[in-house]
Amino acid sequence: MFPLSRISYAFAMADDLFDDPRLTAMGLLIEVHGGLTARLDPVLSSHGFSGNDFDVLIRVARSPGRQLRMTDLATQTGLSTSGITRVVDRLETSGLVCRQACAHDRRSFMAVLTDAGAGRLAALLPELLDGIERHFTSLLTPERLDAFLTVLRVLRDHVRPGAAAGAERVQAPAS
Amino acid sequence: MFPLSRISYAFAMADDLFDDPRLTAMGLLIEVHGGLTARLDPVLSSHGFSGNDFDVLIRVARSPGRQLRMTDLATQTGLSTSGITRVVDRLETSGLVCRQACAHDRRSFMAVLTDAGAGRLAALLPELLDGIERHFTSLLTPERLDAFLTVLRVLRDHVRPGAAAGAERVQAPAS
DNA sequence: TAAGATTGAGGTCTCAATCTTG
DNA sequence: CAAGATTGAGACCTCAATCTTA
Repeated sequence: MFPLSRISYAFAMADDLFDDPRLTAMGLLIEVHGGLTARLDPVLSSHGFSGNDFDVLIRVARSPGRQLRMTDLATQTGLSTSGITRVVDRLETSGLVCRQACAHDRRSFMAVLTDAGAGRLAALLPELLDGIERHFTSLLTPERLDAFLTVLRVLRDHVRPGAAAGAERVQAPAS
Repeated sequence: MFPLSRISYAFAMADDLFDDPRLTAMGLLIEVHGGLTARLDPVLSSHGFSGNDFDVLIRVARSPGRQLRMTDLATQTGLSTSGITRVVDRLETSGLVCRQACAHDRRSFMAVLTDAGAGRLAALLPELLDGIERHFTSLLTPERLDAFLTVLRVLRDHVRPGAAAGAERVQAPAS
């Protein structure tokens, strides 16, 4: 009932709350993501790219015909459509992608990878893959890495069910 | 030797490069992080916080004396010292932390959690913990979760060796 | 009316420069 | 001179509004 003891009591309760294992788990995931991207960002920026630049380029590069709708790009990357407009603006100014009107829907535009874009990606990738290997995959046994990736897929399928936006449309044109 | 066949050949080579399993692994980690934070952000913002706001508050709350140096806050969160200055500016304006001159080093300032800050954190946490559980920890068996967290710790210790900046100073004052 | 894309306004972060203290 | 913190300038992203097309 004394003020100090009430404060101590409140602090003890809060400590339990602030140290909850779920919070620790989430914090670990965030720290690993942040630490890993911090290691890889210098590789990207030494080639003149930001993380979002690379994300957009690699997703376009892996899409059928090396092209992807602006909207699908937004869904896949998690950026807003406005953000995608500006990223593609910069990449187009740099000559790494170009916009191409969509034949079937005149509202849509495709971001198309140029030869220059493919070249810049190819020039960057060996160094980036080496970085991923040194700071991530090589630190685990093949079995542990496999189990880790399996869990990541479970989580991704839950939190991002539409991760493949723009791909299934090509696989199954339906109409 | 015909132009078209050279193009196809170059594309086939690039496909292998663009689909490298290391890239897929890193992409999975990024997608899970992005998807999970996208699920939790609405919880934070409904309480008036950004991800960085919460990160700063929870780190201060878990530190001895509920206070942490600006520089250590920057190291722990991965933000620049400039960024920390501005986050703490906003939190101080909102009355959730306050700056306190450091007794032993007049260059330093401590960010101290206020009672109001602790209260706002405590009010937010149940909902946040529930979100983490629903979108992350409850999706895995205890064994799988354990193995997953073990791997995350391995990766964190590699990419962020100084993750506990500001804590060991208190643990071992040395001088 | 809804969907796709873009634009303007506003917020947050980083980099470089600056000031103070060790 | 180095470390800690802050400030101004610039880059990037989001939200809301707008325009065009389905």
